[in-house]
Amino acid sequence: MQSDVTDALTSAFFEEWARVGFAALSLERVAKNAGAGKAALYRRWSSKVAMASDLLSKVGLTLFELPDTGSLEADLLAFLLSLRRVLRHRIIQRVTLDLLAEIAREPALERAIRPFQEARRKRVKTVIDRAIARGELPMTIDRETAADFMVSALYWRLVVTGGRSDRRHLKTLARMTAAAISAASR
Amino acid sequence: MQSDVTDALTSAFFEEWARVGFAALSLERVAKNAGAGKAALYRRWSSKVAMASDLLSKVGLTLFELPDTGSLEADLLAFLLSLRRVLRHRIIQRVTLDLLAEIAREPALERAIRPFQEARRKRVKTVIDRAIARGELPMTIDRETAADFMVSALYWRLVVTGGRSDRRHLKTLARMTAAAISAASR
DNA sequence: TTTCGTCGGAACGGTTGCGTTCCACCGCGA
DNA sequence: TCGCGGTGGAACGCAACCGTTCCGACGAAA
Repeated sequence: MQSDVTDALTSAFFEEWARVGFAALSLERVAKNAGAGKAALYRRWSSKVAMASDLLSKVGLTLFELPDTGSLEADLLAFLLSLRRVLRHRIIQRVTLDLLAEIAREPALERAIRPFQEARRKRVKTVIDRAIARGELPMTIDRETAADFMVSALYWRLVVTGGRSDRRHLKTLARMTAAAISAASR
Repeated sequence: MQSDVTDALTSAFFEEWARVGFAALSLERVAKNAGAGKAALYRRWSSKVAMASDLLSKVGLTLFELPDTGSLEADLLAFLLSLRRVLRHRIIQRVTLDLLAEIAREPALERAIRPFQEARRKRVKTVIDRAIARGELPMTIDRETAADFMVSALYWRLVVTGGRSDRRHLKTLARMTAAAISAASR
């Protein structure tokens, strides 16, 4: 099969997803907007959910490694910069919002994004473990809740409220998150 | 018009919304599940968006006043308890997720929930202002980002990840959030 | 040059929900 | 007792999209 057709269908799919939402997404329009026929689409994927699952699991969000900066706060800033790079994209914002709502009804989608969740979890865990190894954090820390803080504030600002995040905001965020995590021990 | 029919249609609407999502929501099914005819529904509302807007703006989320407890952390705990009461409901979780995605496409919905956003913002602002008045926080604090922290972690845990939040978690959250906010000044 | 697979495009029957209209029924106030 | 308005329910024509099938065109490999 011709890969340029596959690519056109792929990007049309996400454009359309961001525009009208997953439930209202029509494969007929996707094919049309890609300048392709429906046959070409159905030859590759059997249904909307199958197409979404396949594409989601293939999207190569190349995450750079986060080098050890020597302090929790600087590590957090690097992590937040990396997270912001992803969450700033308009299409990713829309698709993420839609995806979260859809996952509750379509378990196949959750399976498809599991690799991403695990990659994120691993990066989060790395930052915390480094801080513990440095002695900045006690081993008794509530890692789960600390992990929540590392993501939630930026997600809230960029995706939920649709707000902005400049470098100063990110620095404040890193400082506040470090303070919060330091208070997570019992 | 008979109010019991209106009530039946209202609760069927939200049930259906939580079950299939806003885009896939069919007014035909809503009427059927309410044990009503389509005519009764269309006599009250002219469309799906109109119905959602009207119902959302009428839902009486009676928020209790938050008494001054004497400290930022205790105020935060009271706020989080109040927020958890709302975010724990299954239907509210689903509808909220769906609503956030839909707002990007349907401005009328944003207008409908604006009163809630403002009520929440006011409560958040009150807690911070009290802490400033007490001298717990400097006046130079980044209120916007502090407000983000008050909501985002619990929202992330309960709504996004579908996790739980017991009393101990809430106490940890209050402690961490207080620490974060205290670090929000520049 | 022939062959073979994919291409874009059009059409198929079937399903679903839209918004509207009509119907017989029922309960309440005059 | 009558009349009227709201009721549940069925049906209407219309539009969109589903998943499938068929077509002639095109291009690369043999």
